Amino acid sequence: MIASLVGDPARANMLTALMNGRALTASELAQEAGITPQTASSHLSKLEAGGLVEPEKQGRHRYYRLTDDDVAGVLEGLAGLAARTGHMRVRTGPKDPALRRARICYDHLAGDLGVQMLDTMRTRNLVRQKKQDIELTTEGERFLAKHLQISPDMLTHPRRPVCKACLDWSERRHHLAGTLGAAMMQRFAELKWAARDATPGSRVVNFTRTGEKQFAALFGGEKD
Amino acid sequence: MIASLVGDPARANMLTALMNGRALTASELAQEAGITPQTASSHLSKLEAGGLVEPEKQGRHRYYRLTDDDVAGVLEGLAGLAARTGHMRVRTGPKDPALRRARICYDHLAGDLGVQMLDTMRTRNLVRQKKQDIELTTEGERFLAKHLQISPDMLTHPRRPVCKACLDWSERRHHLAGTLGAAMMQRFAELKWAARDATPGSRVVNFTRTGEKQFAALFGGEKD
DNA sequence: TTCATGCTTCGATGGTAGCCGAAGCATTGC
DNA sequence: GCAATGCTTCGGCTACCATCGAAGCATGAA
Repeated sequence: MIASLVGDPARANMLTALMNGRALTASELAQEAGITPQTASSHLSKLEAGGLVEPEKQGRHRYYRLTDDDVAGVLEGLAGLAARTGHMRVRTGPKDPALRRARICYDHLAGDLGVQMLDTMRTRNLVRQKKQDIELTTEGERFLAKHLQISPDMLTHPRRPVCKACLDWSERRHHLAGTLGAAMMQRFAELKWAARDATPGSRVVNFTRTGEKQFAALFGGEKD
Repeated sequence: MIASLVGDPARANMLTALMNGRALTASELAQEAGITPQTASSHLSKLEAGGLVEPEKQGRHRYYRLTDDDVAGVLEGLAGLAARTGHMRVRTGPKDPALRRARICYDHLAGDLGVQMLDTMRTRNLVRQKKQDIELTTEGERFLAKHLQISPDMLTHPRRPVCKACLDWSERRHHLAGTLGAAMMQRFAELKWAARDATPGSRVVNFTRTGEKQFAALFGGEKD
């Protein structure tokens, strides 16, 4: 069972340390989890067998990273559930401030800016949210076409919903997933408003100066 | 840690059994997980403390359901990860089809048709439901008098409520109980729309051809 | 070659948590 | 009233698994 892998405190600490997308050596992960290298080795081989992490040999070192964004997404979901029941473990979220601000969750925008975006879209009636279900309003369609050149027919997919609420790891509130969430993130990249961090495997999303300005103009709150 | 809750095989089996959105009793979940009721009780209290499931008391039974869609979503994600590394599990299917369709619950109609009836009554504003409490609207009173010759004064009882939501055994959704539920079932029998199965001890309710038609005319959905 | 570093495997230990039998409440039915 | 059913609590037993020390492989540097 996958969940039992994540359930162990030592392994959970390791996985949390890997949540920023960077690869860490076995020793570093051991220290991160507060255990000896031989114990860490045992854990890491189990995580690898479960498909949660992938090793990369480099000289005498073995670097481990999360397998892909799906794994990160599930971990994020678990952290979200843990957070809302106050059942969380030591770490309350990413300590990296850049990661808290904006990051990739599967293929859409998460973090402070992701939550803020959905908030604004909701208050401006671009979407209507009922629990986990979100639907795009006609006002929202007009908005997307006008400002982001996104039309509804670009968003249809046989198995995936257009809009979906996704629990945010660091903010503990919902951000926007689904084909729309993915399309908007892609558009931000195309417009050179933002780009995934160059560091291999990093989930950080860096906004450019002008990108941040444009984003704030569309989705910024009253503050700032 | 939330993940460790899901990680235990017995608890994972329980949660998987709840994934269809229906509620199950503690004993049923015990059987589903292949453990004794006292062990299941321990597991369920932990799941409840972790905010993964919510109980609903009904008579001697305790029905458990997943807290909300966020929980189900995370479980889906975990199952997805498990599936791609080949750690799948199996699902269970329904049993007696006749019993699922229509049966007696105490003295009122249960099963697929019972749930359907309450659904329709709710959407047509014949009743208003708030959680477990149901109240008859004036529209509902008119409807009952016109189509089933049931008047409100037939329904008063010192200890029993007129309307009550009763969790359905097979559908795991609410059907209508209380003196109204009983009166309607009785009326169906008097009109020869339906009758309890002749088999001694059987709880199956058989609808006649015309009875099914009349019932569908009053409470049928769009389909059929 | 020889040594040092990084990681893994082996073996033994101990704490934790799942498990069940028996008894205790609560609700319903007679 | 009493019995039956459903669920919980309590106490003890057992099995599993995380943990670490020590030894075994690798790789890289001298």
